[in-house]
Order: sequence, then C-alpha cells, then structure tokens
Amino acid sequence: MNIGEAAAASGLPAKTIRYYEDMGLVAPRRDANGYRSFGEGEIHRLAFLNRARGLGFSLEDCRALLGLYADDGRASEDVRRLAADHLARIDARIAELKAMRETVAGLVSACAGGDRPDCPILDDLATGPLCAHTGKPV
Amino acid sequence: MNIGEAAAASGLPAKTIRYYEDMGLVAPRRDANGYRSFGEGEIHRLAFLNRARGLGFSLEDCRALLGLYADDGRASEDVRRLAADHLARIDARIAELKAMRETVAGLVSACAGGDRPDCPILDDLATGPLCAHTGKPV
DNA sequence: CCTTGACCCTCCAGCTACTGGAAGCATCAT
DNA sequence: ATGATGCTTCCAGTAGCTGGAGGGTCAAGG
Repeated sequence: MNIGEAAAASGLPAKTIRYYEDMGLVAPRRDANGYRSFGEGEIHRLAFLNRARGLGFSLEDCRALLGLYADDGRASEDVRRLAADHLARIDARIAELKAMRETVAGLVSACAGGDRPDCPILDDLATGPLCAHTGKPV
Repeated sequence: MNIGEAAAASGLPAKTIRYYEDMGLVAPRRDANGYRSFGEGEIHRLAFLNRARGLGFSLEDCRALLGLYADDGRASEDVRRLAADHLARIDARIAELKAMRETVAGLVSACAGGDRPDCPILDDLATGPLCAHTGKPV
C-alpha cells in the first residue's frame, strides 16, 4: 500500500501521514523506488491517530497512547489518567469559550447595527465593561 | 511612557507590545535614546487590544476593529457583523469541544483504571466506536 | 518509443500569536 | 566605578499541519 491508498484507508491526508512519519509516529517500509509502503499494522496506527486527534489529543498524547497500546503489560490506569487530564483541559477550554461567548453575545445584541457610528461594542472595547447601574467602567 | 510603564498600564507584556508594533497595530514614537515612547493614545490602543484579544478576536479582527474605532464615519453594522461572525466561530468551536468532551468523558468513565491492561479507551481508539448492542464497529 | 497524466519523493516556507534568550546599549543608585 | 535594571534588536521555537517548487516513477495510449 503506497501513501495514497494509506490516506484513503486511514482518512488522513498524505501530507499529514508524511508529517507523522517525521514525528516518528509511524515508520513505513520503503519500496525499491523510494515509495513508502504501508502494511496493515501501519494503517491501523494511522486510523488510531486519526481517531485520537479527532478527540483532541495532542500528538504527544497520541505518542503515549500508541506506546500504551503496544505495551501488553500496561496498566489501564495510565490510559485513564491521560484521558482524564485531557478531559479536564477540554472542560477548561469550554468554560473559557463560554465566558467569551456570553460577553460577545451581549455586545452583539446591544449593538443596533445600521449606518450610524455609535456602537456599544467599540465603546466596551475602548473603555472596558461598564457597570449597568452607574455606567462607569468596572 | 516607556515600554515597561506601557506594559503595566495596558496589562500586556512588553514582548507582546513589541510584537504588536511589528504587526503594525501600534506605532509609538521613539526617544532620542531609541526607547519607545507611548502616549495616552497608544496606551488606550493597547488596552483596547488587550480586551479584544481577551474576547478571542484574532489580531486581524483587532486591526479591523481599531480601524472602525478610528473611523468617525463608520457604520455600526460593520462592527456588529464582525462580532457576530466571531460569535458564530466561538459557538462552532464550543460545539466541537462539547462533542469531544462527551466522547472522552464516556471513555474515561468506561475505563476501570487499575493495574490490568484491558482498557476500553484503547479499544475504542483502535477500532472506532462500537455499537452498544452488537459490540461491532459503527 | 514517446508522451501524458497521475502518482510519488524531498525540502522549504508560512500559518497564529506569541515567548524565550542572547548580545549589547542606557540609566540609575551606590 | 560598578552592579542591577531596563531598553534595544534579532533569531529560534512552539503545534500541527498545509502549500508549493522541483524533480523522479509508473501505467496507458498513440
């Protein structure tokens, strides 16, 4: 299987597969002509990577997960901890984005739109959030 | 005001202020000794940037927002649209992260932890999600 | 045999938004 | 004079690709 077929089979772009090889995450053999040759095992690894990346694991996490996957003597606790840490980072990021979302949504709905220049969005960015009661910067 | 004071006044690291100057977002004068000299206007711009970045706007968005802020003839609709687009991107990102979160949370709670090697997290990554009824890949 | 088109290869550059560090002046307090 | 800051520039690195240049390979058709 050359890289094009591996890409189709794993769902990853060929460019990404080459990049993962540079990163040491896959190590396909080479044909006499220099073309990469992927076996079942490599395709499996690539699909594993595709799924792990799709769940937001970093490449370093993926490296660790592949290592644990290959290690028959692993403790599932190690995998669980890695995933739990990742979950915590996702939750933190969601919280951050939700806070932004609320503020931005408030600004968007406060702005009338239209041709006039007066805009609460710019006012807020220029002076910081204002107190709803006093109208002064918080 | 030199860069250290500007950093303290705006809340941005000095390094970041220099970077913003490279990007053309601020243009402080220079003293005879070559030091950057920030006036009230620059400090205001930097604080504006700090707040906009804190709401997740890209530097290009910030550039556009500063342009609109400086333009007395602006239409507030332009600002509103920019912010609304940003809001849509935030929402998309949150949805993406929530989907990841649900999957990862499911995997974490399915994994017993402990010393044994059997781990549903790795099983899922290796074969893709399985159907709850048939136990076969979806 | 030659060409055409679709593959494949390597290497380099660029993306976002900084951040760290080295080498070298300027300033200020002692 | 000296040592501690603080300022300057420039270079490199971060994560994870992605695009493109320049070139080799291979199978099919004329």
